Amino acid sequence: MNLENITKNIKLTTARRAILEVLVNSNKPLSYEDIKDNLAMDKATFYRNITKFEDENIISSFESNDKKRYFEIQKTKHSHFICNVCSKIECIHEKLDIDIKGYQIDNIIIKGICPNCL
Amino acid sequence: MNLENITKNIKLTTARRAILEVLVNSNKPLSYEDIKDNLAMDKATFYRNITKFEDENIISSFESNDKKRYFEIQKTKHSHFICNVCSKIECIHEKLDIDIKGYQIDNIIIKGICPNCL
DNA sequence: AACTTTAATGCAACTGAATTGCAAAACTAC
DNA sequence: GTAGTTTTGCAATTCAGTTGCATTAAAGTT
Repeated sequence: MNLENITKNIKLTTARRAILEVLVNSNKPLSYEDIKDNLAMDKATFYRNITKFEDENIISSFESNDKKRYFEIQKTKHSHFICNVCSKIECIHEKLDIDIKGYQIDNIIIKGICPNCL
Repeated sequence: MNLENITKNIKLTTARRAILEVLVNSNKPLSYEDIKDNLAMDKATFYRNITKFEDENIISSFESNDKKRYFEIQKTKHSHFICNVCSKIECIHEKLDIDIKGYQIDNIIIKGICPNCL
């Protein structure tokens, strides 16, 4: 995945490149807490850039059970599973057959109990 | 819906009855902000009782786009739709055919754009 | 190159939903 | 009753995320 291609409308600064590289190389959504040690920037810079990325539809995010926002670059469309016991977040790549008349569906978050905790 | 029946394991105090009555009479999930004007109790009491209710599986909750938790009494199993534009939360009563091997599914939250905002 | 304009960053202070400590009040048991 | 437990209210705290503001860096102009 080429960062220049996905940041056509915004400047690819050092800070932005650093955030995107971490997200591109992750196979699951990450919170600020998860990646702050790998980033040299201030959290204000982080969150301001995250907002930019979301405005540009470069990344997507959702809130998990722990009240933190999790960010990811959607390489392929998929859903998310959040375990109510261990709070682990997993990407679900199985195609889910959901269609609700008149609604545009962007993200499906499924909460429940994962195999490990069952 | 009889409140005494759903609070078998805990005392049904005045505060708890007040919270449950509001939730029972609502057809959609509510946040503390939504109902605080209808409740005489302190917010600490509200949240502590909400925690109790969740421990007892009397109510369920999830976080919405506005970072607030929304609470409801699940009378019938259903899913939720959160509009990414207007942030409105709707209950989806259509049966969704989702089954992921090895996972127990408790709640499905669909994010996207509602008919009004499309 | 120097100069102006605009965007991005760092630091500190702030916000607001939710939580916690603690003492007072309300139940329960004996 | 009164001893013990649970619930409540108030105030203070927590913590992810945001905002104000001054500084720095980049882009555009002559």
